Amino acid sequence: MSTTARRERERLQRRREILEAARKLFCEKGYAAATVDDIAAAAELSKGTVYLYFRSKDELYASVILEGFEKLEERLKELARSDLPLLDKVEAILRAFVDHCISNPEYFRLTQLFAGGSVRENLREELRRDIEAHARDLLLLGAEVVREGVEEGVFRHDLDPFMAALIAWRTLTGLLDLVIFGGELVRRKDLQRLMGQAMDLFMRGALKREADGSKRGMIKR
Amino acid sequence: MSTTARRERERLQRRREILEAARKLFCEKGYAAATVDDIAAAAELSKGTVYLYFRSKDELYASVILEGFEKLEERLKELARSDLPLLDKVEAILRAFVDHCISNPEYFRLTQLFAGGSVRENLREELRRDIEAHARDLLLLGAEVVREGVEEGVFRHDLDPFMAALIAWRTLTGLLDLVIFGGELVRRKDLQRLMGQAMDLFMRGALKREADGSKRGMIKR
Amino acid sequence: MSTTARRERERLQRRREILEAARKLFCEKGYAAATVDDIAAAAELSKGTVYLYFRSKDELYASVILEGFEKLEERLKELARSDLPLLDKVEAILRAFVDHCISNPEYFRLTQLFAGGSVRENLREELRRDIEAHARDLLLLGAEVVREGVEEGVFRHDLDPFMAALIAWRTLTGLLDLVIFGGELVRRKDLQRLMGQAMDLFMRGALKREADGSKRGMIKR
Amino acid sequence: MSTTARRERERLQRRREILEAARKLFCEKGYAAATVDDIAAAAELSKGTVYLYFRSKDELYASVILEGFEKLEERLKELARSDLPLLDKVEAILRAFVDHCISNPEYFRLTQLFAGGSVRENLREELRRDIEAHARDLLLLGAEVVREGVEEGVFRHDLDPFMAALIAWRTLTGLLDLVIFGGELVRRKDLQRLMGQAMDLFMRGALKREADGSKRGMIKR
DNA sequence: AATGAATGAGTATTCATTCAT
DNA sequence: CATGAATGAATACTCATTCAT
Repeated sequence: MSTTARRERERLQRRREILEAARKLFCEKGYAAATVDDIAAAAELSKGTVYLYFRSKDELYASVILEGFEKLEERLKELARSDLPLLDKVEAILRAFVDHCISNPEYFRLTQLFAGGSVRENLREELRRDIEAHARDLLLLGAEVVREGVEEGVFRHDLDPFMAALIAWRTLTGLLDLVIFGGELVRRKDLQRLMGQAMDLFMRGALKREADGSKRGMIKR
Repeated sequence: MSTTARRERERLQRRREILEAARKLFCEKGYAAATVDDIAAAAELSKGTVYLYFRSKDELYASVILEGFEKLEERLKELARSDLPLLDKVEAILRAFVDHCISNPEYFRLTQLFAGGSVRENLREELRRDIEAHARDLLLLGAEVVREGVEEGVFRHDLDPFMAALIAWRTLTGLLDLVIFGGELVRRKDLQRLMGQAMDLFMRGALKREADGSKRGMIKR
Repeated sequence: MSTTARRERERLQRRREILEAARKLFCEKGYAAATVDDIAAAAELSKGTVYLYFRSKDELYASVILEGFEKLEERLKELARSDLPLLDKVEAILRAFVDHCISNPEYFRLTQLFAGGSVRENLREELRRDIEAHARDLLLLGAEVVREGVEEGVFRHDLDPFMAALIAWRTLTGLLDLVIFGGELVRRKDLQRLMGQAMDLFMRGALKREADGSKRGMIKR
Repeated sequence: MSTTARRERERLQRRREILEAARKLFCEKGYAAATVDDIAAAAELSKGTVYLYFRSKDELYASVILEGFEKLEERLKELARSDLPLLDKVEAILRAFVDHCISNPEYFRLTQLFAGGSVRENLREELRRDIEAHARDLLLLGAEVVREGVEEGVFRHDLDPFMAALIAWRTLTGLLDLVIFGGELVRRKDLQRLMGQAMDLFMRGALKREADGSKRGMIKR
């Protein structure tokens, strides 16, 4: 029995090691440039072994992305469930998202590559759906919070919650991408101020007039 | 005399044909998947001829992107120089940008790929700088208009014009990318409304309080 | 256990097969004309496999040459260490060198090509040095024997041993090249007589006058 | 009339310009690496024009070599016809040959490449024969002088004149090649001494005993 | 389960040569 | 005569994937 259990543990451990190596290399060198050989070597395994755990390079790639989503989802769900005042909750979620992207630039990078990428097309239908489902879940979580805000009368009632979530999401990732990897347009040190302005702009644009005055300047930097 | 002129014309024509074929294929299949063979075939030329006009696949790719930038830049510069009332001008510019991306989804796609891409690294220094210079010019154009708005007292004076331009740019491209190529999160038919909401959110967030009332609802759809 | 050993043996065997095929083809068709495809086919392996054993075509080429040097070096070292009378030793070494070149015309040809070749420049520094070191070793071996002869008073004391070795080496290879591959200037059947004359001329030119008389005609044919 | 003459002159001039450019580039970069484009550019002509004067790259190459032979042949014939004392004549010829190679390293290099080369095989039969005929003529010239020496009793009567010429030729070219292009085995500054030793060795080896004493040290350096 | 040797299809790039103008 | 645009065959090298051990 314990043998079986150990086996299983080891198996998961191997899988994790491969994912770890893959994440690192995909980020450093991009999807195409990171070879399965590289990844196997980094995981200190043979190439054949990698194929024992993942059916293809694409699948390995997708799995790395999924892992990132899972971590983020957990964090955001907690905040969404919390009973913070709504505006604070929105702000907390936005901040948490930004923080997650900054602290896990590798996952972030990969997800961006996936979004804009040619990899997506080669992916097994099933996996693609899985990834997209995660993305949708996160968006719905955001949309739900906005809806609360509209219902509470904090946000303008002509705001489409889902669209608002989309807008916030893409604004933030777009900017992060620019700063984290974009090189010369924005300097790294301006990151915090830039993200602050972006969140501020979004919140101000979303707020109902009446609620506005008291909230002005809510998001600093 | 006319011989030389005709030669030159034909030469440009060929170049254009290749660019056209390349643009199409890069978009359809992505950078890596579109082979030089494909492009040559699509342009109804031999592969060698392609290399007569472009030094490498990367260079061809970069040239396609540059062409897109040039078209857009012209359009936006006109609007920026116009004497429309400022808010109308901002709106017009945002709209023109969105329209351009929608009407030239291929250029748009390519530019997005370039931004997040591994191609950039293999590019001749010169070409890369050229492309980045165009991107910067467009941003500065946007920043300049925002600055006007701040000076006229239309936009909040705590708004950093360059950052505001960045935010608008990345918000819009992020959303467009999602809709044009993203598949299933957003339906194509919601595109106009989504872009409208995004622009509206941005403008409202940027406006000074006093100017607000009279402008509410300015951007419809 | 035996598995590892067998693996290693097979690995070496493969390597040898490739080297063999490469040697044959490089000689038959020259460096440029022998394609990696050809070599792989001759070794009854896939092209990829060739690259599993050799990093590049150049490296494969260099390895073939090295193999030739190693065989020759061993043979000549033995003779140099032997306690034959000096003149006999010199003659034996010259003869052994000539014989080696004649029996391994392929290695000989390749080495000549390398010497005069553009391949050398593309070679990994390391390999190039390795080959040049072997060539130098062989020359020093020859020079050492000449030095002995000078010290023993058999050769003229104004003879620079290293230069003498160089002269003998280049004379013989030059002639061999001519006969083995040169076509029509010299007929193959005159080879032995030609080499005899060359060695004779060299020895006579090198001898001290006093030792001369008794040695006249030492090298026949 | 004069038109025709001018035409012809210009034609020859063009031809010469191309040969000049080709010689330079073939030497600098080797046969394969020097492209017809390069050569045309260096001659400030279009590629098509090169093909107007030479049927193929190989033919151009062969023509360059022939030109070198022609220059050398003239010089040596003069010496051979002169009425210098025989040993002086031999020495003068050897020296002239060495000098020619040193002063025209480019022709020399090319001829060596041709001798050991894969180019030879692709060459039009006719051209190859032409080149080989020139080489043979030069050798016969050398052999003739040696024969004179044998007849005069200066050289050993068991010396095969043709073989002796071959030996001298290949010895000298082999060493020159080594020094002029070989890099690290011999330093350039030792060239003169090395060539002196080689010629000395050859002459001493060839001399009849009686003539020897008086001639010892004849070739210095 | 793990290995790592073998595969071979796939691709960018070069260049001698031709030919219409 | 001269041009230079067009060709397309040729080739080195890569890498995801398979499979016998």
